[in-house]
Amino acid sequence: MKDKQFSQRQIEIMEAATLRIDTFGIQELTIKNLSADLNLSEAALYRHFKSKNEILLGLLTYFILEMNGRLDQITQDREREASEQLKGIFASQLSTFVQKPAIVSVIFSEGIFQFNKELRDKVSDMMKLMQENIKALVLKGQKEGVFSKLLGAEMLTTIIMGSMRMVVLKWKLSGNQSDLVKDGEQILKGLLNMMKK
Amino acid sequence: MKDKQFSQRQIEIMEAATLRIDTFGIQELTIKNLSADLNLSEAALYRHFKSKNEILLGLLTYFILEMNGRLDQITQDREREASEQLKGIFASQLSTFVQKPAIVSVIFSEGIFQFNKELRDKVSDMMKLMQENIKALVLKGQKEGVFSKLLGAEMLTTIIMGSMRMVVLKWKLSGNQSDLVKDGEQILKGLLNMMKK
DNA sequence: TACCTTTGTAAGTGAATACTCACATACAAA
DNA sequence: TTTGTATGTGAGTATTCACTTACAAAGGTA
Repeated sequence: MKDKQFSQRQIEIMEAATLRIDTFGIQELTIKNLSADLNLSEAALYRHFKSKNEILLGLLTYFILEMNGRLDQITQDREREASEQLKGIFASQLSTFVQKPAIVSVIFSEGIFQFNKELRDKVSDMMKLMQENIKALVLKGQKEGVFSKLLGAEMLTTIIMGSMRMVVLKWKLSGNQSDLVKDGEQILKGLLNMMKK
Repeated sequence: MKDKQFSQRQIEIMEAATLRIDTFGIQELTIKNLSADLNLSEAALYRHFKSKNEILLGLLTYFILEMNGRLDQITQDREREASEQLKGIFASQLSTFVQKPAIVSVIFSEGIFQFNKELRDKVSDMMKLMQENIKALVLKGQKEGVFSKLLGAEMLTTIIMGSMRMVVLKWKLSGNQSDLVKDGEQILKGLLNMMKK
């Protein structure tokens, strides 16, 4: 991964963009609105990002970097049991979503970026990253004899990721009113129970 | 539900819109493009729909109506075992997706409609409809003693729906190359195994 | 014939979009 | 003092958007 370095101004801009997406939705993220939020001219934004897409791309890059760090920290602790690590991953991921709902709007808007290969790939990469981490833990759990081998790791991963995405979707549809972290915890606990050997 | 009646022209327009969304993404669904697809003037579209939103709304209404019919036929056969009915529902739903892949792009783009209340509600209604049907079957299975009561029906429903959505998402990401019906069947079979009492 | 309804079109509208351009200002290094 | 650079701006650009208006042809019905 490239060692992206963001200037202070760039970070300010990305934060304003995040706030705007949180508050009004991604369709309200326009150069005009964003520059007004920052008390800047529209042209000024182009001193810091060469396009609007670059702003969104920066946002995603920023999030992926941070997510990577969180995931690594959890998966590298090889002493912990696989199920505990899975719980850790989702607790960490879901509470990040609660703190920064904007990123969810971006991740779940893949359709919007259908036309932009860079953005689409970025989102797709993020999903793959998460998927690989989970699959590795499922395999580990099966090897340790904690998870049943009745279902293949691939299939279990699909079920786990699908269930978690569903919880996030429900949270979004509730207008971020439901308790995402708690709901996710419960579903995962249920899943792990079903997967027990 | 309102007894919507669509004219032949309206159906043609909705089908062209569906095809366009599937092929190029929703951002390429513009009045200009759509009318060109149909070899009509832009103004002509307004003879049949009073706004662009009405076209999308019509599309969803049309699909929901058809889906409702399919679901009812399966759920009304009370003799069948719950797990068989669940299999029936997904076999029916997924093979509809394979036959009309375009509709998937529309109903799976809930993020896209976040800015329009009517459209968002329509998609949300459709999900609720599916959810209620599944939950009823899960409850039935639990009552009949076929499914474990270890997890609540609500939670199991979330898991089932999430898993199936994930299978569809993977199918889409594969460029509709994977065998959606078969993959869905296998996942559901796995889930039902885990749910067995 | 006369009239109505349906379905169409050519030619617009204002508003919004991302982005550019020539030019200004502040400040620091040589 | 001179020069370079980073950061800003006002006033544009071209293009796209959903939608409207005025008018006409076709076909049925009186």
